[in-house]
Amino acid sequence: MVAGATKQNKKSRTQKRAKRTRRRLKKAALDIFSEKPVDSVTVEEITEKADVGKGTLYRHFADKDEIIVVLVDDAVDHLVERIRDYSARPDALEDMLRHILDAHYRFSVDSKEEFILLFQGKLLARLQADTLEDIDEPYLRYLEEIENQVSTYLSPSIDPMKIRRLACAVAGFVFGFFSFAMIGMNADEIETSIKPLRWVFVRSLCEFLGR
Amino acid sequence: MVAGATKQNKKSRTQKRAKRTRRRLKKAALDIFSEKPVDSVTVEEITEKADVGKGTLYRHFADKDEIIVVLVDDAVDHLVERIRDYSARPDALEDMLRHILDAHYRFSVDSKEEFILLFQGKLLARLQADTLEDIDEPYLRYLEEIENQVSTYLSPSIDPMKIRRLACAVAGFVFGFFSFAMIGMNADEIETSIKPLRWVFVRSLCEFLGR
DNA sequence: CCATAAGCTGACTATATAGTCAGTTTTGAC
DNA sequence: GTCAAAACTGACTATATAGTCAGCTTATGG
Repeated sequence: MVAGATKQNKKSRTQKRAKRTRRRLKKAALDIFSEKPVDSVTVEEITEKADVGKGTLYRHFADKDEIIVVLVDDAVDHLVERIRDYSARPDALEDMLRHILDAHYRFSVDSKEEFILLFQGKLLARLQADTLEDIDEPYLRYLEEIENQVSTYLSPSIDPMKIRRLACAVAGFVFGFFSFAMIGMNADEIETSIKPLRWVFVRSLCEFLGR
Repeated sequence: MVAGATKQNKKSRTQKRAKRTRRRLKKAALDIFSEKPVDSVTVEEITEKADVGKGTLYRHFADKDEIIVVLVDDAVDHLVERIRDYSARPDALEDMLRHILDAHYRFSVDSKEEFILLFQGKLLARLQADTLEDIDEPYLRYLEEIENQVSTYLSPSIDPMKIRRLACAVAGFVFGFFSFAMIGMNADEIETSIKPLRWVFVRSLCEFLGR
């Protein structure tokens, strides 16, 4: 028992080492991907920033594309966690929509790199679906999360397409607004802009749903 | 006079030849840029599709980056033309906003390649501003066009930042919604989705402006 | 302590590709 | 028709970089 436990612990130390290396690679890749287009990033840039050998990257990932997919998947997980992160379930649909938009905003501030990568990844999902397997899936999962959160307030007989439209509108509004705001405003202006727009957007979404 | 006119005409034929070549290069580049990320496109892919020699591309453009900037500039020109394209100026702000959103939608359908390139270019404006000179400028021009069209309905004393927010919201909504819709809906679903959402979005924008 | 396994490394090779430029073709002037 | 100018060409070179793998370092088991 003791020997077995020791064996497990010791094996775990080797596994921990590998996991640490993998995390360093992912962190380095994410940092660089949020600063330049993913296609112009070289494997060497990633391994140099992670301070590991080039062969190490290929030990953990098939290639650069796999890192991208893995990081997009992680980022969607984190965003979905934010969307789900409410201690008490909001009573009204308006409150839930406001919470969802707030979650996005906080995510864009706290996890700026992932936010930008999600934006890049979604473009790649359109342009490179043939070479980036499964890049769509995290985004569909994300849209479904918004749908699931919203559905609980609606009649079970509501048209699923209408909910899909709403999810695309929410996601599109957040990512779309930020992408233009980044060009035409500074950070303070973006922050003070999002709240008034969010409020009227939430109201119009509720109206769209016929409430 | 006749000799001069003939000289001008003959010179014009050489210029026309060069212009045709330049147009072929731009068309080929646009087609490819709407199918794959611009950074993964090679000069050779462009010149092969244009059916011209590699040296010819360098005779017309400094490099691939210049083609991108030129095409983004052109696309913004075309979109701005669409926004301005009303025989009679809409009477109410709501009508103008609906017209602007409609112009975007028609642009996305009729000039799908330019629409996608604008989307890519805006991401590059964030990530590659250091290597892509002047990539911001067309997007600022585009935001200003929306602002100018809308300003005519508003009090001259209105906060310019409020109009900037509105422009970012309009631009962001259109590009953002489409980018997600492309993943989560088919073309028919997108088309039937845009109109109800447009209506509520217009209403929310008017509310945002305090009308 | 030793043998084996696992994680890691970076020099190296093969391939990709940007950009050049000597040469060809087309156009313009006389 | 000839010569010069302009537009164009694609083989070539220099550089970039993905991916490999023989070898090193660290970890594990007996």
